[in-house]
Amino acid sequence: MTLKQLEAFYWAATCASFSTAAERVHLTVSSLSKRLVELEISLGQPLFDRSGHRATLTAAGERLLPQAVELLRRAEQFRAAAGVAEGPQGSCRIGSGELASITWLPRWVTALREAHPQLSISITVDIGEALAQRLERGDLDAAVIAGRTARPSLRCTPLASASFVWCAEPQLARGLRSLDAAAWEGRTLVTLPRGSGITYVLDDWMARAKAQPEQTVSCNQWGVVAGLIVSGQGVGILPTGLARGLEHRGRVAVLPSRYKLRQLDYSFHFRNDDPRPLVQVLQRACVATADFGAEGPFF
Amino acid sequence: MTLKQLEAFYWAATCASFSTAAERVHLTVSSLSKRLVELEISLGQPLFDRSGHRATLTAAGERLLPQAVELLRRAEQFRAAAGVAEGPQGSCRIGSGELASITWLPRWVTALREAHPQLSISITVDIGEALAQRLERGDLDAAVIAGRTARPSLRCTPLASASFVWCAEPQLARGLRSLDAAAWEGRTLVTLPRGSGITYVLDDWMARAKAQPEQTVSCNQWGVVAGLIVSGQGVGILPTGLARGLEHRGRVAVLPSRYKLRQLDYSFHFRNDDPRPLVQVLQRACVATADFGAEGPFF
DNA sequence: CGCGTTTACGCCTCACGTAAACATC
DNA sequence: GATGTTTACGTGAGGCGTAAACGCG
Repeated sequence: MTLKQLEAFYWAATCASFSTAAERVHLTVSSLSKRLVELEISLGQPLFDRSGHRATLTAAGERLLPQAVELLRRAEQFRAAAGVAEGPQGSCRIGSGELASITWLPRWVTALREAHPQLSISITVDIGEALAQRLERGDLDAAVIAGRTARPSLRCTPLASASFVWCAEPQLARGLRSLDAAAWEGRTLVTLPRGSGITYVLDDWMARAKAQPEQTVSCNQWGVVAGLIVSGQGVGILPTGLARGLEHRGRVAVLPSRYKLRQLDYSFHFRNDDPRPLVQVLQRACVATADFGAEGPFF
Repeated sequence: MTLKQLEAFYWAATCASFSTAAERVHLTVSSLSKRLVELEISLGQPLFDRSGHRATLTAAGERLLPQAVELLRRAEQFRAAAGVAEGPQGSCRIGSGELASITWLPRWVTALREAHPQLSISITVDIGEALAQRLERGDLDAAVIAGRTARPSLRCTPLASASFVWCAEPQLARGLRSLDAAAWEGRTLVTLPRGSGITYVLDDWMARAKAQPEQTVSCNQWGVVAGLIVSGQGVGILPTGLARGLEHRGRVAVLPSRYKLRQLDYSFHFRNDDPRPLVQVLQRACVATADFGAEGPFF
């Protein structure tokens, strides 16, 4: 039994497939498979059930996984205690919601690269639900997602909050003193698709205002959403910073409402039991740079 | 960093020399040395100071050793949880005080061999102090020693108690109604050398009786002590079982005394932090068979 | 037939032991 | 010189990747 075998066990058990796990441990699928078989032989019993299309954990595997994680965690502690200057090398995969991606994601990446020049970084921008799923599958190492995950296999720590305001093209906003349920009659909502973090904010407002927009246009990019609002397609939510910038240039009007839009709390998400110091590194850089502030997007 | 390297680290750090440690991990000294260097390289700092004649732990090594032990312990727990039927193979070295060696040591060895036929066993019989020292140096895996060790690097669990009686050759005993301080005038004490467990019993009795034998004859074997007593050389302590047997055959007389001889509690001794399941195996067999009972020696 | 996993095989590194060298007491 | 540790070097096993085969959906 070796630590490498246990690492392979952990990733193979928690990733969507052996191929994903193989990437994590920098091995080919073939070698990973063999490494797992070696472990099973040394333990005297199978950890995976290979009868189906994809390998699943046996009862024994299920039972031993948390203990393997504990052991790997100890090993990392030991390495840390030895002061191993582990410049995490290789590649990491981070995910980000779109709003974060157009505000402070560049700062995150900059901090990360400054601290660890060896690290090659691959970024996935998507809506929160998709990112969470990719984290679970093992496709991502960490992600910035709005809200706090309910998935037991993931953990998160709070980062920063984004605030939003209702906006419309100035011409279209002229007839709107304040936004309420009645205002939606004949008007179109411009927003992001379901599953994105803004959904929480929107649902909350709609519930309190007892409103129901007749028509909806959605796009998974804030830039496009802003563009649609600016071009008078409808009324929509924009991040405060972005809205102020557009308002300053006379492109949109910010609409008051007796119902306040909730803040959206972003959190750093990562796998519950990921024993790699890499995760700490990612988190540190992320926490240090996360701030929606009042600023608009960098573009 | 591998588990094997950490094992090597543990043994090299806690044994008297690399050669002793090398035997423990079934390696040549040369290979052990290289394995340790590999670990030091992977940790980025030396664990041993080789400037002197013998390698000693550096400050870093001292600091990391307990953590390495903890890690190894976890690894063993994991193996155990996986139900690895580790028939401990190879050899083990056990130590035993002489009294245990002539009473139930054979039963211990029998139980051990029955449970683990693969195990080759090497036995060292010596006085307690010597055994404790050999345990510390890494020359022994476990030992049965009278009393409880004060050495912090060793641990022990109670086994069984031996009781003793004063004896003398019947002719010589005729003038002795009861043994007290006065009785020692002109008489010789026959006993085991200092450092053996019986020392505690003897010192205790002498202190309470305020006695001081004029002359002492000692030998490190109970059989010889008994022989000396039988041949009228002096008065001495014998294990109850042995004494009753000799009394039954009219070879000695048991001497009463108003001061009771203390029992001698034997304990199973082993290295504090030895992570090997072997130790548990040895202990189980030992506890199951340890019993001075009323029986005499097997010979 | 696609996807996920294992087997076959050649390659090369790594870890071992023997033997000699080195260092300390 | 005895003891303890490291270096040099030849050898063999183990772990890797490529490529092909297998098996389930």
